[in-house]
Amino acid sequence: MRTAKSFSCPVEAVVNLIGGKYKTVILWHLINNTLRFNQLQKQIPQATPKMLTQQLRELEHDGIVNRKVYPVVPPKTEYSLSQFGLSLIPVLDSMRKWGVEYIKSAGKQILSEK
Amino acid sequence: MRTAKSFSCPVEAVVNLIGGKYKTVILWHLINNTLRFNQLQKQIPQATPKMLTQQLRELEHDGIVNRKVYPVVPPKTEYSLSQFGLSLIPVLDSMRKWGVEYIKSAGKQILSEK
DNA sequence: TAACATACTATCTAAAAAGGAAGTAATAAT
DNA sequence: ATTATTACTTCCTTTTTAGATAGTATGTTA
Repeated sequence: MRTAKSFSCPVEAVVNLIGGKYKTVILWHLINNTLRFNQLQKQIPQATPKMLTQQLRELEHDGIVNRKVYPVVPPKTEYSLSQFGLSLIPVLDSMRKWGVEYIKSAGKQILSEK
Repeated sequence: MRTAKSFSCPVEAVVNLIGGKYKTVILWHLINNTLRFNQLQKQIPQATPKMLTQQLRELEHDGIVNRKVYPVVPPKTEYSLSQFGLSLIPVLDSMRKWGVEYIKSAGKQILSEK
């Protein structure tokens, strides 16, 4: 797991760890679910396998997700939140709440735009 | 203010709006404070004026911060959170809480690394 | 023997984000 | 006339991030 850089402010730390393009979405899907690579791919089709692998590796490297490889053929790999990853749930949740409201009001706004 | 894209998941919306390198930090400093450009610069010295301006303009464009220009010489510009920006406080706050814990435990970790 | 499944990896290109250094505008004070 | 102040803007370069496409490994099944 990476050691912390010094941040000028605590919120920076979060952006640093989960600010990647697909990271929050990946984490979102892993709350309450252990998923295989191709299940994640189906849930997040806009991410290419390369991107998905890359983001997952970074999350793993940062100790946020667990990656469990089964030595079988065809391959089987399971991703889940680590203990540390679980600690991010409140953050993800407050983001979700805000996002839901935002999407709601953005919808209204589009309707009210003439 | 930008209209919402469609997001595959609500948390994405947040990252989209405040995922920029210095945005959360800027917002953090603007909670409870109206600040002038050079005050922000002093608080966030790692951001060049160009970056600071850019991020502030995006935040303004997204309706998150207010920018008030006084037509005086030398110039005076004040930045503050808008109503919409205020709605992000719970998110910023959960990030802060997590960040504080993270920094704490990262410190411990560094100590325990032999 | 060939095709299939799964989880990637590799390579190359393109686009986006960030960094650095210098410059501008307007007026007031010296 | 020169300098100072403040909030930028411009231009150019470098770095980072992302995308597209194709390929690999390995047993299992048809």
